[in-house]
Amino acid sequence: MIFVRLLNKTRYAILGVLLDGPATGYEIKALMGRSTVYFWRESDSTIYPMLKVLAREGKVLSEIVYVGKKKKEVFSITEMGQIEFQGWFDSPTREETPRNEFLLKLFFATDRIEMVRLFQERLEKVEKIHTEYKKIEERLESITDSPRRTVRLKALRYGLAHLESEIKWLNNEKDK
Amino acid sequence: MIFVRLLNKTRYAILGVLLDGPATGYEIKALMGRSTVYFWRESDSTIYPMLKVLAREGKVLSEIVYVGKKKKEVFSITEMGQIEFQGWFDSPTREETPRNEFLLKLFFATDRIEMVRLFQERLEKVEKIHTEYKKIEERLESITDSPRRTVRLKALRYGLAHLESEIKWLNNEKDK
DNA sequence: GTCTTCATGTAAGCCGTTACATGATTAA
DNA sequence: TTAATCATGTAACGGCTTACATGAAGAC
Repeated sequence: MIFVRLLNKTRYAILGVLLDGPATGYEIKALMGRSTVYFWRESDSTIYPMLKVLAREGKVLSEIVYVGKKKKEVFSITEMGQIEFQGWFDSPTREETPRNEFLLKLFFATDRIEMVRLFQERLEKVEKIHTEYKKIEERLESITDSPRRTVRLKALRYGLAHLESEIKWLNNEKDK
Repeated sequence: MIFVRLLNKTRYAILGVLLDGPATGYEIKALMGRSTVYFWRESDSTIYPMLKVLAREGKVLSEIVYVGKKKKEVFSITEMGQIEFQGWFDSPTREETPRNEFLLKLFFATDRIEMVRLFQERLEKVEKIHTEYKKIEERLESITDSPRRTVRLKALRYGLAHLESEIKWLNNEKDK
């Protein structure tokens, strides 16, 4: 019985971040925490072990750097790593298993009152995220030197368009 | 070290289905496969073991029924089961860990060509789902007797509004 | 001095998917 | 008679989260 699954995509998220330059595990974690976290969340403890695995596989290089007495392990992507990243990037995107608890509850709602309560709860959540996105947009707009600026802004606006359409729909329903 | 996690929501999906009446594991599976599957997918093998667990816990009652020589196990929800369901339904909805591979790729795109390819791929997928939804809508509209008809239609149209907004956005971007 | 941030992990254990298994009935 | 559908599961194993651990440097 052989399982060749490799569903774990943490590696691609890490390799993708390293495309922009060498970083420590901590820096990768921090970057994800303020950028990909809304559409791609990694748990705290996934980054470091995966970096070790990637190093063993030759997809990243590890270098120990001392800042004063403080030891850091800085990782950089290798050619092999770039090839693996590109292989993933170019392959068809597999959908995640859908698991939307809000819609599941909506499906089981029995009357308009329950529905409106669900809409209200959802609206509050979505508006919070929208506010966050707007802040990120401002930050991104003020940057002029990054080569990824345009594409990241586009990705962000894709998310914003979504959220705004949802907010409009929910507000409309709520007041009906 | 005590873990009180109970993140597994399969039980609520099952209890929710049983609210509409008794069913076998197979029927629950089939119903989910043609209704919740777009926003809540259960793997093949989750239903039966969970029904056994729920029976042990007294949340459902099991009854063996013979149809000719064929044996079936029909489950119905108990009062305890209804209380558990309601407890979940009324509690705040916890967001799933975001894992959107399409957005992750978009985040790592380097130029407009890559972006447009991703948009195109996404568009094809979303249009397929939209077609499916439209079929379900037709089916639902033709039913007049179900007490859940109105609420299920609303849930569906929430999804449709989403998809249509996304399709519009993607088409717009593609042609820019 | 103490709190926050930097920096890096391990272990336990639930979660979920895939592969594999079995057998009856019914439609073509 | 063969394929599809009904009907019900088990086993293996990778995936992922949460809790727990450690220690230095810098800010206040």
